[in-house]
Amino acid sequence: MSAADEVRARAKKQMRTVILDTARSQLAERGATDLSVRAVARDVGMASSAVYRYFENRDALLTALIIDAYDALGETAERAEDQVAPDDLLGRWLALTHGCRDWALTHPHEYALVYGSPVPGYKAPVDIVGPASRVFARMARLLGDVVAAGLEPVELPVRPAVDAALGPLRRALAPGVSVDLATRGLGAAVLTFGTISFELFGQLQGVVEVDGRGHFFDEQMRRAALSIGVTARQD
Amino acid sequence: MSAADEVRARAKKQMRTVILDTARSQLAERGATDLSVRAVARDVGMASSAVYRYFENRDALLTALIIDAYDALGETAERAEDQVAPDDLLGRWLALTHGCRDWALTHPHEYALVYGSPVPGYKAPVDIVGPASRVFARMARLLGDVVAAGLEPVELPVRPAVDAALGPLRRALAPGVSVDLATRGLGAAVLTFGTISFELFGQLQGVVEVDGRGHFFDEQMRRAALSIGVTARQD
DNA sequence: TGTACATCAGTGAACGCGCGTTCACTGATGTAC
DNA sequence: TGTACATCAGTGAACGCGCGTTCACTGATGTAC
Repeated sequence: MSAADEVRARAKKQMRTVILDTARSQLAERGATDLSVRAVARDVGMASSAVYRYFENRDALLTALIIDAYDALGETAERAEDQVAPDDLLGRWLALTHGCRDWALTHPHEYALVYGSPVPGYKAPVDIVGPASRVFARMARLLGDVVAAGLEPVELPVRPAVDAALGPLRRALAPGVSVDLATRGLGAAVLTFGTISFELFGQLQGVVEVDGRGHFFDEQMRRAALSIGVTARQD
Repeated sequence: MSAADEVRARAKKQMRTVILDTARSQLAERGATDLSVRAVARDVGMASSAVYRYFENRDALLTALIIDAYDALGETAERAEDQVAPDDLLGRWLALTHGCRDWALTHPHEYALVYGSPVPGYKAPVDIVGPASRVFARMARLLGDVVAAGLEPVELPVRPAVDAALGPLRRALAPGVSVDLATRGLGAAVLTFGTISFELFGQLQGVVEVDGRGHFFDEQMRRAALSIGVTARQD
């Protein structure tokens, strides 16, 4: 690869970034279904046909945005958790989940892109599995830490059919995490994103006061923590 | 109003129904964003301009579909709960929530229309509040029955900020329902629709085995029941 | 150092499409005298 | 009973729009001899 090729490669990468940034800001303003190659090209200041040098088609652009969104959400949440002392399990759980909510509130359309109804006519490729699971991986680690600290809640019995259904999940968890704790953990994850989606998609209208929704989320997350054995630091 | 006027009025109502049914089946096939007045008119077998005799514009059509969806979901769930003996609180809760899930699985696009990301460019009018709350009203009634039966779980403390935030919710609940129980109840509702959305929107892929998702939902609902004091019948 | 050639980012016109909505109209039916 | 008129559901052409994607091209830059 010649020096010139390297310059070209770098320029290509930068141009891709510019296009993606523009697309992202259009997404933020108009939502996923209104995202169009032509509009993005207009905003970038190039012919719409030129975009096809960088993305094969509209779907490829959407896929890149989805991966970006998962990554941005994951990174925000991870960074928030990393600010907390490792042995403060409750603090970590709250930081992680509030990190998700904060990002969702500041990036509602991007959140809807990944946790809302699937974009019609768009079929997600497999590349998104990695970025998609970043937050879940952190929750899984927390469950492992609960077990390591001997904090598991009293086990509820789980029927064999549920046990079997949770096979894939358990393979992603630390060996010591019981089916019961796995069930509790997934419930906590559902509650986390369910609460965020309820807030963002309008289901809390007339139910929870607008300026108290942060407190409401916090309360639900504290209760979820309780149910998975995540407790405040014992000094 | 003359006899002829009545005939006309009835015909108008029937035509509205035909258009809505056609729109609903297009929604089921293509999703909300792809719903177009022209396509509906084509399927009905009339000029696209004729649709405007029955609906002011595309948004009015969408609004009617949303109200229909809420109503259909509500009615299915209500009917399921009504099959169960009134004093069997757990049976009622499971029937109600499974009713929601069953309807969602058979009407995924309609479910997405009401519980997914908001349709871009569409602003929901106030008319939908009534139908939207049918399932929540049933859950609220169940909470009241829990209190009436003296089954409330041990109360967790709730901070004043959360108490204040839940004002609107509490005004819709029976007077005896505590803030704590209201918090638990709303958590259970979030878990219900959160689990359904996770399943429908692809978040359970690689986490819960496809044919075990009914059991997984059931397990989560039984645990939610436990947390709101809903118990099996005591014979 | 100079020249012919290859590479490739970006252009702009074009294709064919479907959309929401308007509008002047037709033709059937019912009403009033 | 017969005729002029009103009502109104439905038609079809038209407006103006934006879209995704293709394609032959231009013109700058870098490469090989």
